[in-house]
Amino acid sequence: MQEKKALKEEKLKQEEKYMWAIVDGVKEKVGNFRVEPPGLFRGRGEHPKMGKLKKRIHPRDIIINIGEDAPVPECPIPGERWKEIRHDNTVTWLCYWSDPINPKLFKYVFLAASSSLKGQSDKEKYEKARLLKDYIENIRAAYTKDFTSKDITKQQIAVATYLIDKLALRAGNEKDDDEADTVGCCTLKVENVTREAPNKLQFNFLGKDSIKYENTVEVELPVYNAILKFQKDKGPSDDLFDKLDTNKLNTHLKELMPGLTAKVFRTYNASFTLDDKLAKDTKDGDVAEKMVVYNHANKEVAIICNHQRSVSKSHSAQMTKLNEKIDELQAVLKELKVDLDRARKGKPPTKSSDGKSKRNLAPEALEKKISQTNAKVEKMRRDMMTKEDLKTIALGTSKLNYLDPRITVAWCKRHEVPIEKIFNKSLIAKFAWAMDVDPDFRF
DNA sequence: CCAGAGACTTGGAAAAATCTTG
DNA sequence: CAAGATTTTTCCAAGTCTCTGG
Repeated sequence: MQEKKALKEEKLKQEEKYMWAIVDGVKEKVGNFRVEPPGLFRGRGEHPKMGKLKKRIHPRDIIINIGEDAPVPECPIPGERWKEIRHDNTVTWLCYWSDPINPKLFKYVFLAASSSLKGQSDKEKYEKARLLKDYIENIRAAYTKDFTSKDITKQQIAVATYLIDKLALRAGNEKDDDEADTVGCCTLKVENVTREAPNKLQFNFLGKDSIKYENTVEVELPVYNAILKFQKDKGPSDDLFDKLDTNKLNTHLKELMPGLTAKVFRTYNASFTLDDKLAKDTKDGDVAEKMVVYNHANKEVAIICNHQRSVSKSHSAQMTKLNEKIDELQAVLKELKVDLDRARKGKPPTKSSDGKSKRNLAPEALEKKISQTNAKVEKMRRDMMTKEDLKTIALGTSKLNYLDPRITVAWCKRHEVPIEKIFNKSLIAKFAWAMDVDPDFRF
């Protein structure tokens, strides 16, 4: 126990010198500063490079970015040296090296999420999403008009934008053959969308991280007809939007709003939904009740964004266990009721199942016990429902990446919910820039 | 335009830390 | 206080999007 703690402190001390960077005179936390150890590459889904050997990274692979007059960090491996030292103040990375699996890609060391640099860009991201509020009406009107455009490129842009707006789909960049075969909006294949007359579309594809997206939605008739047209005379594996790629789409979006790209819709959709749900569903009540409302809104966002997780290995065992516990409590309840009846008649309580005799309790005391046990059973039932309900839904991703923290902070202030109930320590650090928001803030 | 290089955000799984409970 | 459950952190893969040079 003691040794463990000492060991941990020793490790921390060793790493301390790698944990901070001075940026414009301010000491900022560094993100992950370790190179990845050699091993076998584990891609996700059907990755062509699965199991490939990932070779060791050496100092000679690493390019360092540091201030002109700052001392260059000492190379930790004797006899070796860094690949290159750069002084580029137009980028935020502290160093990078080539990805050993795909040399066209790079691995970077950046500042931590809690740094002011990341915080500032996070805030800008949400401000951009908020700006979309002012444009969304026109954007929707514009693409609705183009659902029937005779210019097929325009028509495809309109339908794609609609799907990104309505379903929070990702943009869908082109992928190489040496990557897992997944799609986003612009890369949807004919086979990923099935029409269900008269006006439903059934989506079925593998998205980012090869997570399955399955959703059937009712759409406007012109959209349905446009999809019909885009699918006509094509094979199942042909591109649905053959006149489109993310570049064309984003170029078009930028004409509608400065800085607008496809991913902004996801942020907008997520944050707008949270703000809206919280405003509509928050009632008077204690902190626990308000947290139920928050988590419910959070869940809705996670479903919109299709943030999934695999069911934990022990899930069904845990459910069984909880059920057994409830059964036990039910038995206890039954016995308490019998004893209550007897107590009211002045009789002594029954013997407990193991044969021991119980204390002689007043009816009032038994009543209290019964209501306590009832409450316990109710709580367990609720916990079980929530657990089952959330077994495949990941709430964390949206909290970390899509929900404007100012919505949460302001809501907490308005409803006297301590922020620590919603954000853990690292989220509070990451969202430091949002903590002093006005309680009246709305997304 | 267009492809490729580059830089940054987003993502789920697994490991580690912490909390709960019998 | 240990086992189990839950939460947090770490890990690193996989996206998005910009920029640049031809």
